[in-house]
Amino acid sequence: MAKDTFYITTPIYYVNDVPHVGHAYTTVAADFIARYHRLAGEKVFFLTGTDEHGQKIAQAAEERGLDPQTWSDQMIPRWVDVWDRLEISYDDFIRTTEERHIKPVQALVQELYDRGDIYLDTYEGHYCVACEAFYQPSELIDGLCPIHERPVQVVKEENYFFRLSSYAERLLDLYESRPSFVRPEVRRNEVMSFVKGGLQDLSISRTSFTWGVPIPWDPKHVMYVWIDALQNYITAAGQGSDPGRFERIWPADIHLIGKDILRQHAVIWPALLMAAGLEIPKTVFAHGYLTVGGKKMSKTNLTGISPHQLIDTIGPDGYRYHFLREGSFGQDGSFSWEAMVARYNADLANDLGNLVSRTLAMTANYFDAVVPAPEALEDEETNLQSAAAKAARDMDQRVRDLDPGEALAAVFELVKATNHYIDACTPWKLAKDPDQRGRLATVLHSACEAIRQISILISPAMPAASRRIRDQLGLDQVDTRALAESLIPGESLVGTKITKGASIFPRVEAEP
RNA sequence: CGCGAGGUGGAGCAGUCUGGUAGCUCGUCGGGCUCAUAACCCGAAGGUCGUAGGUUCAAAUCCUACCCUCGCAACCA
Repeated sequence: MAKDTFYITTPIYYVNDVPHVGHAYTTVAADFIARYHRLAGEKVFFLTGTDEHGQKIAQAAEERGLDPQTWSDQMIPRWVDVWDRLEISYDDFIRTTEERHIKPVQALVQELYDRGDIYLDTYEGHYCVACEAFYQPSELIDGLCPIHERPVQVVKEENYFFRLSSYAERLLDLYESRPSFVRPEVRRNEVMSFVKGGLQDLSISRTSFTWGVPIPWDPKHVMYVWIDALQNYITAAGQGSDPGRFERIWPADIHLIGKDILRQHAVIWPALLMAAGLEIPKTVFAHGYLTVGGKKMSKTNLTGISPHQLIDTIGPDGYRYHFLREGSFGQDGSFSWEAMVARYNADLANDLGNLVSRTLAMTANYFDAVVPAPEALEDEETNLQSAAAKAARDMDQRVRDLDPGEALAAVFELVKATNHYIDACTPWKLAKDPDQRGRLATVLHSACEAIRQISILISPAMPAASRRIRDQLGLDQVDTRALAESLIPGESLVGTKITKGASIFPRVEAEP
């Protein structure tokens, strides 16, 4: 059985805290790409989930007098609620505390141990009790903890190590021979120079706490969270439990991540897979950060705003649109409330929402709310149809190039072209002349047809708006038939009864 | 000399690899239209592309130095 499924993942999120805008940024982008591929008729497996092991989780739980599992269980709804509100269409949601994850992870690590890729050694580090963290000697200030300015303890701990260093050559070969393994290019360069700088073996176990996956042959050790967490991508795909399914899904087409976890995904992860004799994912794409006032989002500024607050103001589709459209996906982009509202009003309320509104209003007024049949097509109609075909082509290319912003820009070229078309054809004037009845029918039909095509193209980005527009046009919902097929006017609008409902995108005047 | 990213009209960005009219969105100004969500359409102004040198017939784009901003500095996702 060969691979036949487009497989895209988000990171699994650490449940020591609630989701913030940055998490939703990654997840919305992944959802957009997944939805587009489904629209194009491909089989898709879209995975997200949560990372529930590690010391931080244990601490977060302990502070509230809970055991880690109970704490994690309580956190899950906080995440799922946001994803539901944003209509994240994940096919599976994996939790690293699930049996289906833990068993294969232990089996794989055992296998690496048996092969000699994992060995026991002593780790010695400078530990600050106040920080509960280790420091490199170079980080210490006069031998003191840089934060607390207190003496650090030299702690010795027996750890299991993964022979990461022995994979350096093969990793470099991978980056060289498959330039698209790490994207965008700046990140690839970063990773390559990091690996060229030399790799140390990786400590993969802890004995200082117990909240983790036990090392099977030495259960007083638990796994370093990343060793456990990264494997979610294969355990959810059936590795170690459903070989047939695994073959159809793996390797992943895209691991979508934030640039903060690039090394784990571009260095540790492929090395682990090599050690396990499994295939390497096709692309690890690290997007940039959202910045506020030029600075990385943090607890002190934006993280205080939960996705819910933004969704309350501009709706799930407005939210999705904004983060997909604004900025360059591979690079950092700034977030501001003002820019978000301005973008929403300009693109969604004024351009698209109003386009639907004016077109349906005229159809209602001039043709009793029934889409008329077109008569002779003139240059304007031909041009509009070309614009639609071009929008679909450009969007396809740009989604596959992992550029959601430009993909949406392509769709909004069609929105703009349709507004332009209506202005050029002046249907409100045609309506006053009974001799122009046929021409008026052609114009309104063509405008409705363009909106129908737009409703398909925006559906990966704004599924709810797509549904509302199609409701108003009297059409069924977008199904998963091939995109090219949907764009051809196969689903005829002629004779459908339109319903001018509420505004698709009401203008937002509110201040934060 | 730790590593990396970035400094482009009022704001946010593209363009830099493969030198050759500096592009997009918002904002501003002017005009058009009145079907529509004070929306739509057309046009205009506005930038010595961080600074200083260099290479070149030609540099935002290549080279050198410097200034400024931000992120990361490896067992803590």
